[in-house]
Amino acid sequence: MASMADVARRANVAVSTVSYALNGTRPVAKATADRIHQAMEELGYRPNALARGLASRRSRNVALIFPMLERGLGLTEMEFVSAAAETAGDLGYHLVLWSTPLGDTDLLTKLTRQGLVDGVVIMEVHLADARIEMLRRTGVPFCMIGRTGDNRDDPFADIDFESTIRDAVAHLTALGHERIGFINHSRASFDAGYGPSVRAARAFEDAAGAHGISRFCDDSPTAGRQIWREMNAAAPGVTGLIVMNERASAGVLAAIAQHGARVPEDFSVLSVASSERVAEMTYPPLTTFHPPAAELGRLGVQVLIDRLEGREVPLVQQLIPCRLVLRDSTGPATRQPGTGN
Amino acid sequence: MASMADVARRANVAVSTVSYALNGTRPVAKATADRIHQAMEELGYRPNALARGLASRRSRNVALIFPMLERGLGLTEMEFVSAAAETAGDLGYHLVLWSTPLGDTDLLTKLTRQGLVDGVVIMEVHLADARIEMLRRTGVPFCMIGRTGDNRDDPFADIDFESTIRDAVAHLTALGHERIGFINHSRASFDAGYGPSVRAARAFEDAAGAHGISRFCDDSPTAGRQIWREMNAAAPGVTGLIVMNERASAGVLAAIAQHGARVPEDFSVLSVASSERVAEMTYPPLTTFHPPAAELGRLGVQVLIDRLEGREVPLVQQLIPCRLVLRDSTGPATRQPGTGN
DNA sequence: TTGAAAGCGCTAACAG
DNA sequence: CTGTTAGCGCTTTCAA
Repeated sequence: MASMADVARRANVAVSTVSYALNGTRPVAKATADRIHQAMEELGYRPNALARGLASRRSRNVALIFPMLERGLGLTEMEFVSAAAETAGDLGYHLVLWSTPLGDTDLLTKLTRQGLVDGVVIMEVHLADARIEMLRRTGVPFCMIGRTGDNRDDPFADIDFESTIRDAVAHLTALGHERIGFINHSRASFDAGYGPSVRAARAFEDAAGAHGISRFCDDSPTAGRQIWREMNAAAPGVTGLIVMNERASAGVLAAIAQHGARVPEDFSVLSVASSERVAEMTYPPLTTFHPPAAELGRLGVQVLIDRLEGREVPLVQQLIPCRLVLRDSTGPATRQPGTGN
Repeated sequence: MASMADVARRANVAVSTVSYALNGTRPVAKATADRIHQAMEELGYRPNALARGLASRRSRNVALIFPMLERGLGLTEMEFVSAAAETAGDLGYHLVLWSTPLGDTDLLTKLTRQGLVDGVVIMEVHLADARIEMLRRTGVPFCMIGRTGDNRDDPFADIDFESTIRDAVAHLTALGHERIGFINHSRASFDAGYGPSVRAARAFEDAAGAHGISRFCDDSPTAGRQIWREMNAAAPGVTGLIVMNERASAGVLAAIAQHGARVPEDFSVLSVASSERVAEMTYPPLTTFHPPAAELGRLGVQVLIDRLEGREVPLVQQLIPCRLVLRDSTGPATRQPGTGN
């Protein structure tokens, strides 16, 4: 593997000149630069990332801290990770994946102290998140996907659950649904302070008020089925459903079918924050507010790297709403004679 | 950040002794080692990954080369990536994600020459894969997920499509289905030499022979719907379907329903290599041969790291079959009076 | 059982 | 505009 010394020798210059030519850290005469670049070309030279990082104290690596969940990762997360990796690459960085248990601050501390990465993008942030406190304390540059409860001056990108839930309620209300049910993630996730669960629950209460009824639900079709039955028994007037639980949504649809009712004629089911590819698998395909997974991934690493490069950037704390895609699971609350729907 | 010199000073030894104590590269007196470890503890010392890598010429990083596909990545890939990251961590390595366009050998060459990683795990290997040739040529240690056509002495882990498809055909045959349809990925993927498409097609031909009818299909519900209609028209006797195309499977189910037929009473649909979480979303939930995604991820990095550590390991070329999970989309070919099915 | 010292390949003063 | 040189924090001979 050709080194900088090889290039310098071949171009008849000092290694430092090669370095300067390579990084543009200092002006280099056109002729010299040309010779250097040619030499690099001929040798197939690529700077050694480790040496460069060691000498400059900047590894140009960033880590993506991504949680080991019992729940498992979904397609949304996959999209997110892809976008993050791609963006890092585009900006000349490498993305390393740190799979850590959610509560394991010690492991995270160990990892960050190794000097392998300049900063981290951290997923699945909870309202009270010990990992964030640790990052603040140790001064590791970071960008959150999600955000803590004590909204301080740290950069984040998150889904705008408030507006999304509001829009979801409005969508169903506009279709004439007067009582609206909300099916959230598990109670455990809510109690653990999982941002989406907590924020969506509050937002639903604000938006639907007395017209709303809300339930927690484990992330599985079976749980979805049970919860719908229970909710339908408790509040038979509910014809519009907002389901923020991808796996449960299939169960909800199944329970409605088993009940002898139809979607969307009798019940409308609106899925929130579930991926396109899952929404199109159900019968009927789910009308959905899609999460901006790729945008979040891109933004997260972009914001982090901006900070690392010391650019004078304003603090980014961005909320992105989910985008509505109409499919076949929502419709008017009561059949309108003559419309055929 | 404490360095090795700090530790050495505090423990009254030479830096080299600290290094030896840390890595066990040379025996160190118990008392000395204790002092050193205590000093490390007190300083919160963590060896600098970059320096270590530079000096030892072993970064202890491995890359996962994962493709940017138009098709998009699925849940199977997500499981795979998770498992790979976790395994790498367990073995004291870091996993770097390289998102590269499938054909871009140049980019890959550049990346591997940076000396950031000791080896790579490479996904989505095609029968004739320029990237593999490049890795062989440049001597970069690697492990494939999938395999090339010219099966040489390179390590790989792959799904055993041959046995899986055979088992799938057998499953339907045992249920009394006499004519069996196979819905593959797109023709383009087959023509491009995408391993799964090609191997499964061959395997189906071998297993089903004249009883089988096979079709390519783009990865979308819409395409699935069309293909089923076309196939049903061309071969009305087909009652058993094998679908190796996750996204198309929803379309197949929808087309059957629209046709006024039922699953599994009239048609059996057996999904191959699709993830659990997608299989449970459809109506009815799909009986599926699940891909061993996590095993492949784990195995891929394990095998690679074994090689990197120079362990005397036999060449690993492992085929893992998909595992059958019965759900509700397959059943006997004709209703048996009295069985209630 | 331990130490001293020469690098690993690069960056960034400092000096001209 | 360019060169010299002292590190970055570690590993690994070589020597004791």
